[in-house]
Amino acid sequence: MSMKSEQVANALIRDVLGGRYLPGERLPSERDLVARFEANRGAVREAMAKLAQLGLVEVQPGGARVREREDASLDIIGYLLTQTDLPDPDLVDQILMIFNNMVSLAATQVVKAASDETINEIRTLLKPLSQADATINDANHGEARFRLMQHFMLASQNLPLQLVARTLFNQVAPNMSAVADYVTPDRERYAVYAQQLDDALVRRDILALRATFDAFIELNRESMTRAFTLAQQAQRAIA
Amino acid sequence: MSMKSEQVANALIRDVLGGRYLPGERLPSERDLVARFEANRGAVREAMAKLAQLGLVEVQPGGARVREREDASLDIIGYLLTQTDLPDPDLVDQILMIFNNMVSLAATQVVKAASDETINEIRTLLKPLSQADATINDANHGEARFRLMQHFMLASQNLPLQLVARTLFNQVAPNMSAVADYVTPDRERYAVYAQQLDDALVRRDILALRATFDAFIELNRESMTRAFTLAQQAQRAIA
DNA sequence: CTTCACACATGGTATGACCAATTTGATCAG
DNA sequence: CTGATCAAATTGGTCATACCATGTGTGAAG
Repeated sequence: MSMKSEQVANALIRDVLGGRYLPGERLPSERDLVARFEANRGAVREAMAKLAQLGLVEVQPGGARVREREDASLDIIGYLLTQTDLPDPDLVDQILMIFNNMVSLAATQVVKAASDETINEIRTLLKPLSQADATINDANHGEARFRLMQHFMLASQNLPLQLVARTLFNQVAPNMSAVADYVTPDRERYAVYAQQLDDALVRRDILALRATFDAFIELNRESMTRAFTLAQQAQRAIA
Repeated sequence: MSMKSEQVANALIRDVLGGRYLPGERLPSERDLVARFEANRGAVREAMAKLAQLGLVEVQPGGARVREREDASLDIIGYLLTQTDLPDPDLVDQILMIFNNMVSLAATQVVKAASDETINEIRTLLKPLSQADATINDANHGEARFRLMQHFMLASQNLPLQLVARTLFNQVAPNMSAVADYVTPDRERYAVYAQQLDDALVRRDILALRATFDAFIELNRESMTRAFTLAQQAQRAIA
């Protein structure tokens, strides 16, 4: 059971993102919302404060107005993904593209500046991915990839980079459970890239690293697209 | 004059980011904060809610605890920049690196998918930058670069990308006034890249585009590094 | 039709109270 | 002395009510 102010906030966020209140329009007054949600004005005010910080509304003495979608905070993405029962594949694709690019950036900085020790730590994480045979299952393969990316992020020593990546991840991850089951990584191709990545790390070759990462990203996208198709089919089978 | 809850929030954010309250520690109770800030508890609660949404604290019945820096929202960057009288150059550098990379990503998507008309619009914006002679002053040159990047972002049709870029920009921009005066763009080199960019756009050559953008980014970094050095010297001259 | 002043609605703040969950500290058993 | 246990104090979450300053809208005056 969550807090009342949270319930109110979520309902209002849903309304705004769903188009019930359009940009430029005025929201109902706090006192009206008190009546509608059967909550106290303090709770409603805290909810409105949350919407304001999300950049969804602009609240001033006289009334609260809905702002343009582009003025919103990055944190609305999570709510956008929960608007429908299955996350929007295009939106997920766009987010993953950015996320992977962040990891690629981190990797670039690691190759430029990290110590040999750090490089070797990462190479250790790379080993389980460079074996094409199915010594580990899909879940473990995914976890290995996650740990690899996470280590790149930490080793980059770049706080903004970490914040962007983590924010994006936190927005997407909780909403992907319905799709995650259908993700089946292509081990052989991952193994090839893992070996190329290892080679690029040893030689500290930035160009090779980025090229491999780009291919890595494309492979991730393919996996995700396939998983989405399967998830949608499963969804239809139920209905 | 700003709101009371806002003042309280800013003071608390400053305290947390400044290390007055360390991760894991407990914050003073809301009632104590009421006494310290001479505000009512509602205002203090709204301030605490803001800190909670920034990911700086975790508030539960029983008390509020400071969270780890890595758990914070992207929006803390703006506050980190205002902690000192002159923004941290390394932090700004890291942010700009991400920002420029976002624009580069947007440009890639534009080249992949945008209509010829959109491409031509961007080429129009590119023209004033491809002239090495000083027909426009520094401020206008900066504005032209800004409009170019903005157009790439809009044309990318990628909302998450826009949100990340805009968030980063909004965090940095208000804190760069002390440095902005010392930015002197190297028109000649910008002109070369602008022409290469134009060429890559016409041929829709993604690799050339990214290579040029990387050079572009490096040029931006050099400008900023130079500006920071000058700003620091000016600062010392005062003291 | 325009302009202006006034009443009304709205957000910002304040006070005080109660509940439920957590924390704290004293107490007790080993 | 140590650990577990339980009651009391503390704390966050909610509620009701009231007042103020500011913005809004409406109607009267020109």
